[in-house]
Amino acid sequence: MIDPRFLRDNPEAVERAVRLKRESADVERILALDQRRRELVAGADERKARRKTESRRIAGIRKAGGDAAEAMEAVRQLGEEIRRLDAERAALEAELEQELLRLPNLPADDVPEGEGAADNREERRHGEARRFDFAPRNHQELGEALGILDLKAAARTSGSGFFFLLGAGARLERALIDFMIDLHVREHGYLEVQSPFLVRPDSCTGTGQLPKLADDMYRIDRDDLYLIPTAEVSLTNLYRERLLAAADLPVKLVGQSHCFRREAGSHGKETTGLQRVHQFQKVELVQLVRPEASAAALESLTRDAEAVLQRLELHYRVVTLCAGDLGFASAKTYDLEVWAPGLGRYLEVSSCSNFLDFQARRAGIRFRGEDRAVRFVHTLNGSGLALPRLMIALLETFQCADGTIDVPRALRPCLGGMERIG
RNA sequence: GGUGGGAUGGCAGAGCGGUCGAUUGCAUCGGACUUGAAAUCCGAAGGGGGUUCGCCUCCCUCCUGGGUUCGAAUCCCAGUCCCACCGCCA
Repeated sequence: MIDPRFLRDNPEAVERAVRLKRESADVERILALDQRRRELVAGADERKARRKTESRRIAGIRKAGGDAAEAMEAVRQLGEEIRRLDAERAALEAELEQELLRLPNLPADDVPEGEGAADNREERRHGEARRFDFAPRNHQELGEALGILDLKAAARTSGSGFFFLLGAGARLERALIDFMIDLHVREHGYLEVQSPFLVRPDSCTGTGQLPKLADDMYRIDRDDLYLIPTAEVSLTNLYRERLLAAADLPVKLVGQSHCFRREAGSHGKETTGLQRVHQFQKVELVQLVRPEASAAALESLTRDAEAVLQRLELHYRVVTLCAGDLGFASAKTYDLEVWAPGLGRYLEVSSCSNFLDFQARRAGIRFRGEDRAVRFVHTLNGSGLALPRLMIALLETFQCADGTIDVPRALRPCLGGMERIG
């Protein structure tokens, strides 16, 4: 959420952000609502002050045995006025809140302007795309031939966009999760967390999925819960409505979860195999930091995610998302895109974002500094990494001419020493 | 699903119609003492809003929302959540 006071002082900056992010919001109207709200508050406050002093005076009169009937009647009427003003204010505030929740975060200054993926800025590349002396197959062909992936059975069981992993396929995914969590815990200093997959609507509002992305999430209507689209939701909300001590920061969490996405409106495109599915596992990194530390934290969190790809000897690139491609809640995002030679394209395996105080304000995550002042923390998160697309890159990159798969060295210990699949 | 108990400042925990925004303890911060620290002593300090150059003042806030009352942390109603026990169950 945008600080209402910032909005009041910098409406043009917010309007620009809305435009750059291709959102729609009526800033004028929000300002008018806010103005009216403050008028109502002032009116009610003045009457409440009078009621208080009058009530005390009445207490004095009665204690002295006097007749306070007239004053009591006056205060009663004051009470009616207050009730009316407060009711109007409450309705207005609810409306204002809804509007504020629909305002996107402002893109950071160093985020390029632009419409979509084509305008993203490539920051760096790591490694090189592997060259083949045979025609590389895609992961679906490889996986089905090896009997470790079954999409048809999943379609019968659950519908399109689901998959079965079998044997070494399932084992590989489990090993990768272990590998990644261990790396982040032992070498990057994260605390391992296992978090809920079902969350309340408020938690989704906290991280910014609601209200805008309601259609992209699965909802359990009967219990008013949402299936998380990412562990970001539950991990970040671990500290919702809490006041932390300065010494508690930074908080660095790593958690594995299943992620559930309806993928409404993304039918048809780039859906071969495991590229875009309704349910998948992901290892997620979340950090809560002091405001002044968030820019550096985004860099280090991104490096933490990159370390996974480097150890697995995969070719990837890092891009900075342009404003038009940036998520609703994010101020700045780096995408990690891994090379999938069978598909012949880069796949987004991680999105590392700095939300500044946008999520913290919505979720009520604050800290008390050494100066005793209370401020909102800054939140960040990034995939570290998403499993299906990581598996795609591994299978396609390390395939052999005979359709078997070499296991990268770093992963072998997690697979009981297995060197080859197939 | 059933029954009972509870929700108060960072935490613990009093208060149960009238200077209560709230006693107290722990934690925190400042000071004294000390070579330094601990201990001890003294002092400060909840959060939000409005207004203001800023402060003071002001308003709200004792789970949430209604109600009773001149006046509610305190009384009434509804809801939410938490805990315990029972039942069911991975």
